[in-house]
Amino acid sequence: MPYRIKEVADYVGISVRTLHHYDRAGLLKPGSVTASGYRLYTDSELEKLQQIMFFRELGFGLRQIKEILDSPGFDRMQALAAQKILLLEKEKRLEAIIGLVEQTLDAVKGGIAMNKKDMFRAFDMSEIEKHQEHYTEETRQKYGHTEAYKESQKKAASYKKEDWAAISARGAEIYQELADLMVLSPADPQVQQAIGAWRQHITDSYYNCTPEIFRGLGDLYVQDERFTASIDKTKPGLARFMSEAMHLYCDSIAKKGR
Amino acid sequence: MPYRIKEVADYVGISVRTLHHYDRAGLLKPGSVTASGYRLYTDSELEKLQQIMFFRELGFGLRQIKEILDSPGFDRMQALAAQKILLLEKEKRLEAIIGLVEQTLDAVKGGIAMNKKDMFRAFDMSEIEKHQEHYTEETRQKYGHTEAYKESQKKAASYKKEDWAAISARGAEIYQELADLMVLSPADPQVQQAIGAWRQHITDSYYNCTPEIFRGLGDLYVQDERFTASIDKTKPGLARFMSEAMHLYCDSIAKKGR
DNA sequence: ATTGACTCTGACGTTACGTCATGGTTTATT
DNA sequence: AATAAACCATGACGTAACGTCAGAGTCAAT
Repeated sequence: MPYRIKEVADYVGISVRTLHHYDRAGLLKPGSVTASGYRLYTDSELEKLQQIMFFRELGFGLRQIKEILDSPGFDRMQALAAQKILLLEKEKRLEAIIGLVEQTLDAVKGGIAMNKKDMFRAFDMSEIEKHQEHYTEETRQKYGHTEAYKESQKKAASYKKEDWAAISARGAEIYQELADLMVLSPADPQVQQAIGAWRQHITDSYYNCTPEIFRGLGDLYVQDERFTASIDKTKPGLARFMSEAMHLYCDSIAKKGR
Repeated sequence: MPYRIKEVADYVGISVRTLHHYDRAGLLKPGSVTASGYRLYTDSELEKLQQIMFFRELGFGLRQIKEILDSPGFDRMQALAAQKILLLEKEKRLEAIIGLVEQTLDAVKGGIAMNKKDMFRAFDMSEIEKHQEHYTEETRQKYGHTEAYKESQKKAASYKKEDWAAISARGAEIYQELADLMVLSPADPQVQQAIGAWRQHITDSYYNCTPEIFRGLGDLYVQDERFTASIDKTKPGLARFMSEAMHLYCDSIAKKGR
């Protein structure tokens, strides 16, 4: 079941040296080591290695990748979603460059000079870098920000790997449900019920989410662009929609309480 | 009209240091230098810089790029065509990786494990590297190989830039014509006529292509994989088709001569 | 018992720049 | 005309992500 280093290297298409390097960098340590010092990798490490490959493909530095993967709230699904967006962004750039080559070919064929302004625009990376920065900053700042999040961090530390998958899957489920309900008013009973499920999910998975905290969280969704961007990935405008719905939800709880 | 180094850097989106680096590496020297040592670049250098950017985008090393650009028979049109092919190859790879991300996302969502064989296949670069190697090797070996080619090299040195464009355009034209005729037999009069045009083109543009040399060239097309690959870029199988047609062509000339 | 394929840990090399440091040059402004 | 602000030049060292030995131990099979 455990693979030796060359098996992994051949399998993945990288060098043994690279795995040594990742080990020393703390990016990917072998699952175990034999008495004689041989590194042994398991499927779990292969999975992590795949994540690393995705990030590397996107031009992330090993340092950054380590930081992201080591982040306590690292969510594989969310990472994959972000990676997909970034890869599509990269494809867009590539296509622009291909278009530029074709344009240049035509210009050379026709013996005419190209418009200097267009000659290099396609090489621009700022769009991709923006997305990269966004994602890194998001995972970096996601935790240790508010009181509630500190609490969540502690609770989160106790979860096993399998739990995380279930939790984030449930989260994505609710996001999607709410995204589908965006055609309705935030006050609509269906929406309010989904919001209730959202609060329950937070309480179950992270921390006791009181109405006060929940209201503050709603504010955060529109005030902190990191949250806005993250939530709007499911569907643009979802963050604002949820924020309003959460406020109405808290209002109605307050009313009932009196 | 001439640009100073920072103007170029800002325009292209690279650093001044990079231009310094390219200068020292002999990859891109400024068109002129002021008395005080300031580098001055003109549109011609911008054009070359664009070529460099294309190659760099494709993962070519600076050494390799220099070798290609300095090659006596460097043909911008051909280079652009090759670059386009390589970029499309790169896009194919990217799309495979995007597909992999989606597949992985589904697997994580469904809570199932992925097929290990598929987990890394998309990262494979060998296809791209093959193309890269091919192109470099092609430009490297294209000249100075056979007697005829040595002759061609001399003749070619006298051409002006504009001539080159016309020559390779005419070459591409004949290739395309022959590719379209591949449904016919190599012995078909139409094919034989196109082959005659091809020999004429070589004689006009490069060297006096005797039937003997022409026959040898036909052999080269299938024996030397660099030629095969180069020709088959227009259409797979074209090299073999041309080789056969060229032999028949030379046979019929020999018969006539008697 | 030995061969061949693998593994380990250094340690230096490489590519394509980044990042100062130091000092001269141009251009704009006063 | 002086002076600041922006620009340029040449070293020279730093860095990221490995590549490439070297020297020595390990393992599986013959």
